[in-house]
Amino acid sequence: MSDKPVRVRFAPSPTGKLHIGGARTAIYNWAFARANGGTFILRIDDTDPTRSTDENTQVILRAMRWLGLDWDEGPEVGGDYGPYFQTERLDVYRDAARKLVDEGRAYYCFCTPEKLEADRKAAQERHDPFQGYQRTCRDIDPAEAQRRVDAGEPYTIRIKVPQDRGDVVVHDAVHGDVTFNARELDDFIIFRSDGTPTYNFATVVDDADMGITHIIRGDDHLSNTPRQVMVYEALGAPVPVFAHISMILGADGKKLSKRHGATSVEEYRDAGYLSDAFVNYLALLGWALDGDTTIVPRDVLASRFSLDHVSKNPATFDPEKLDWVNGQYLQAMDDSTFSSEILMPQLVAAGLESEGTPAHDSAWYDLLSSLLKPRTTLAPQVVEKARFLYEGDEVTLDEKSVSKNIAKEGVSACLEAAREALEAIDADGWHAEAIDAALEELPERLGVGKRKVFQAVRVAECGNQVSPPLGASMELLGRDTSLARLTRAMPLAG
RNA sequence: GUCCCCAUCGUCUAGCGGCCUAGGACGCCACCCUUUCAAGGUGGAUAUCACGGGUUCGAAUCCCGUUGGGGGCACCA
Repeated sequence: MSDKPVRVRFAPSPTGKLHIGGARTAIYNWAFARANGGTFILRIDDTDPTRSTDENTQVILRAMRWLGLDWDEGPEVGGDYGPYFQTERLDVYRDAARKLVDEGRAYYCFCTPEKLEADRKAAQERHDPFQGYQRTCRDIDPAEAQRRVDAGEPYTIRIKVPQDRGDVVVHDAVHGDVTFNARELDDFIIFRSDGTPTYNFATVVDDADMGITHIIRGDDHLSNTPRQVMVYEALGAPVPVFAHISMILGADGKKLSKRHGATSVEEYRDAGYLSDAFVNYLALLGWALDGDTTIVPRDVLASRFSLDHVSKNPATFDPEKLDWVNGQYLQAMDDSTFSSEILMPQLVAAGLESEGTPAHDSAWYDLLSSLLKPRTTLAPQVVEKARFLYEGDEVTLDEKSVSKNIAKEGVSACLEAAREALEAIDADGWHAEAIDAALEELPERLGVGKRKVFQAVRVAECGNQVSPPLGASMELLGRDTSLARLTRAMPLAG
């Protein structure tokens, strides 16, 4: 490994939203930089003008911020190695390519796409194991080539892979040394005839220029790496350490795509996942702190992440485990945090509360939070669980719950007794403990099962046989509403 | 076709030659707690470590091969 200060980069191309796979790559880069006191750079690889958009760039930046992956250099923060958009660096590539041509490490190629296609077919037909570029223009005299360029003939620029290069060894922090034979590498195009650089050239020029020491990226680039090594060598730049991480698969073992549901980071944000939980889950998809830890907070990730615990296997994305991790982070919040960051925004979004003017005092929301928190794995779930508190005297009664718990023989007497017991509590004493205490003695007094009494009251109060704890729910409803709901349910009782 | 990568419970993984009759987590089941649902606690089922050969006193761990997945071989990134 390099002893230079670590500099890593995440270089998405703005041809779409930030996907789960890209997000994990970004997380690993960020965590690696943080854990090594290095620099995390964000670069936008927008050399494909037809598919790149400013809007996508904005979406990616927003997703990065939501993930909490702060970059030290890049868009909006600047840095000494800018610009950080490839489209603003065209001169850099042009100069680099020209230098390579001048040094004889690259050359002009005048082959038409049609000729290349024909060559490829011919190679295929004669079962030539080498089906790449046939090096037609490699030996054109440089002066002659320059003349044709000056005359306006269309050309591309190709890298000149040294004939005697032998094995190209890629040093990969997760795969170890991976050896390729340079003879399998063709003289690939580094500059297109339209005057724009190709990906394999532009990234290397940038990575060399920006002093990137470690390249952490998707597995799909591993086969491209020896090509890129050729460019580093031609440029006379040090070759960085690579770390190729595996892909993320859907439940069917196929590469994650739209068919598997949400794939972009913003969809998860909008669904109500916590940034911390999402980052935690993704970090663990292909990396482990040790054999036991499943909750790895951001700061631990930023101090303990290391490349040698990155898995080589492709990982299947498991939404259920994500939900569990999210629930863990929710449980770890204190009630007032849960109240202000989860509960309130959701209630406002659902139209049950209005922004800035809460219907109750903060103690009320804290109590509600303490009830809902353990029952929540995903923020929006609080809405349906809290809805019954916002329906006044006319709570919506679930039909099945009524028929199973209220429309039964003897329930009438239960509700009657409950009302009586509760009426004895005055407004000042209307608290969960008192309510529970009042209800607690009823079953024995009436000679019926606890379940019968409590479930009947529950349905009357909450509208459903499944609800948060009864006493506390009634405290939240208040004395008047609680009694009114009880009265209202009585005609339904058997 | 060719080159490269990968292979431990359903899933994410621990494991870097003896501690492994393979550990943890999600999910699943049961029990405890309990007025419902959760949360929490306890316990359980699920892996012939893809297969076949080696190397070794000893292999999930090293080597070779096979099979199965994946990726590259573009004037895409």
